Amino acid sequence: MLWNKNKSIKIITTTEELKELEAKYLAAEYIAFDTETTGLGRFDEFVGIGFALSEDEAIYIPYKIYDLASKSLKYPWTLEAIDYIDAWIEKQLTHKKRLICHNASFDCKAVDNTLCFDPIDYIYADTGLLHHTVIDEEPPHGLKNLSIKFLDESAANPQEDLKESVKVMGGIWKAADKEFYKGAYTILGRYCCYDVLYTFGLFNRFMPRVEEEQMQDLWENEVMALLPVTHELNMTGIRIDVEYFKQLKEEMESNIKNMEAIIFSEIEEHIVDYEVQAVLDKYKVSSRSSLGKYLFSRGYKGNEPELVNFRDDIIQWYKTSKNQERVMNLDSNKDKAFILFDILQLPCYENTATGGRKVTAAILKRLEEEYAESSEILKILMDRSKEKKLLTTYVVPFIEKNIDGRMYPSFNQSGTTSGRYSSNSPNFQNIPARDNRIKKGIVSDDGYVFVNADYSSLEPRSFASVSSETSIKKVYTDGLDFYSSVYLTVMGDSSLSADPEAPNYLGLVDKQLRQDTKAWALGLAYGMSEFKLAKVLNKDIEETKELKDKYFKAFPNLLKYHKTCEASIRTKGYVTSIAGRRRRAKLVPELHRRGYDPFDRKSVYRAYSKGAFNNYETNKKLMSAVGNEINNSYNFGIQSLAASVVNAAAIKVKKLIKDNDLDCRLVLQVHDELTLICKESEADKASELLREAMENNRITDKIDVKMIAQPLIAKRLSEAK
DNA sequence: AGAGCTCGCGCC
DNA sequence: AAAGGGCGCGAGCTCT
Repeated sequence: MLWNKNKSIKIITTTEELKELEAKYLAAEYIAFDTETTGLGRFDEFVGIGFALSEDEAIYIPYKIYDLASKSLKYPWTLEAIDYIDAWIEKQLTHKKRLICHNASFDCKAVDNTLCFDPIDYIYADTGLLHHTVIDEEPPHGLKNLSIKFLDESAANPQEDLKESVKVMGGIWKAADKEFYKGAYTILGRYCCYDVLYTFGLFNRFMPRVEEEQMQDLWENEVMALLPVTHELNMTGIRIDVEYFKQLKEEMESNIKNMEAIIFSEIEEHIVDYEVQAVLDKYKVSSRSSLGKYLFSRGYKGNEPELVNFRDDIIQWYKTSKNQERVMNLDSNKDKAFILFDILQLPCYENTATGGRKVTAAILKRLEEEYAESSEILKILMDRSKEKKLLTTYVVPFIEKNIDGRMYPSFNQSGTTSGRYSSNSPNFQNIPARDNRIKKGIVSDDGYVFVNADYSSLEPRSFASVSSETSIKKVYTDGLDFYSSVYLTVMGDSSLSADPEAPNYLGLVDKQLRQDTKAWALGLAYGMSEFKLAKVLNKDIEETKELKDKYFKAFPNLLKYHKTCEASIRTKGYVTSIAGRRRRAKLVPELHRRGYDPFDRKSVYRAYSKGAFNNYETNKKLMSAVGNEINNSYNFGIQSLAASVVNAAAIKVKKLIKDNDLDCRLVLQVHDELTLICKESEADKASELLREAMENNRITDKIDVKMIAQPLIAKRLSEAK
């Protein structure tokens, strides 16, 4: 409990106490704050708020208190007191750009929901983003984890106390659902005070690193500049056509039902024994269970092995049982494997890591091609899975979780190692692109339209820049096709052209060859092995080895880039993108420090066999982890650069919208795509600004390959691409 | 029941 | 012997 010494925490009970502290808090160069809320949702309010002046001194203002008798939240204040407190909080949170917060978007949202002002522009530093940027890009970035790691081994204790209190008050405390606000206000307040103290503590540890590591530009101009964008994405939400989705739900359920009927009619006669066994697994055969009672009435003596004689009785019971449902579960890979390999007698080519018989779309596809007599059922199995996944991931949650016809996906700025956003609840970044049914139901508000633009070939263009290969950059100055050009350059083939307009264009002359090139044009740059390549191209390993050699001979600067990445993780322990973002490696630098060569398999094996890395169960796992780090280092400079391009575009477009006083907000980001919603009459202007921001910004200025984006205007997301 | 895992698959 | 990268999520499954 060392860290806890000399900490001053105070639960405010009178406005006089606040009055006394006002000047002191206003005078502070930085203050940390944290809210305790009724939940994690878009419209949840805070029940209390904590402030810290330093990592030693904090206060908590209980704003509302959970009353056990009435099971509701109540103000412990007079109306005058509430006015005073509201004003006090607003003064502190909008005084200067000096606020420190852990996951600021969340707390600013709670403040806005409760007090109708949003302090996001006053955030000086977000300690979660600080950790992600200057300490370690790998999660967890949560306050509790970081506090334990960097400040106080007992940082989990205040939460343990709170947990007890919440339970005593009859509140829920589960992994994904914790009713913090039901805890006694003194305990909740103490917990909150510790959180703000920890936040300040992390700030004190992390902030100096920005300068020490010379990451000011990335920190100020990308990470913190992006925070208001993140917040706007999280606050705005997006309208959905609920009636459309209700109809789609009916349609999909009917589709699924029909597909299942066909599948079961094909296999019905073969699954009886399987289902009997499943019934026995699922329902107990005891003298008191209904299955047991039935079987005993049919003469069963209670000896397990003789159950086999009661096969028909079990079927009979099951057919008349109230619980009757299909035991064969088409969502289960185990059951799917049973259908494919036991009933249909198809060959099993591959196993899962845990020894199960692997069933994937690719395997189904291969079997479909090779076994015509089973092709119908295989196709239906695939289609059913897709339909079910879409139904349960989007359609049902859209219907059940929309708030007044809107969804509020959450965007996480520290969700990836590369600086991309991640999205969840639900994930708006993996809505099907080809099957347009989901996007069709995502609509703009009345009088507003979507303005949507994605980059043309963002990642290949980033790759072209990072590779320093003139032949690849040429693709984007001469309007060539990327894959055709890579193929022809690697093969040294000058008889064909990469120009889509030319009569001897590769994509025209040999479409398949161009298609195959997609498998390796970027893959090899990201460290793909000959082995994997042989597998995807269905070629022998010698042939793919030759291809790989040719590839790096044709692109010597790319090879140099790989060598630079390797040297960087070996000696510095990280790679850096053009935008200044870092990805740290752990194993490679450690091997190097201990005198092993991380790029020599034998040397890594020696390290393993000497017991230096016995936290890895096998040498294979160690090798795989080292290989992963190396490949990550190749990929990072490209993917992360692309991420920074989009981040810079989002920052710039938000500024342009403000400067031009448009009624327009950012609603979605999907890695190479930005979506605005704007007043219909201003859509042309917004398009112009979006294009400008995407094509010319802080990061594109640093790249010698032109970036292209073409905005589209539409009322439904499906029409905006 | 709940937590945490694997698997498979959607997007970039 | 065998490693392209970055995600989130639903469902099954296993352990508790």
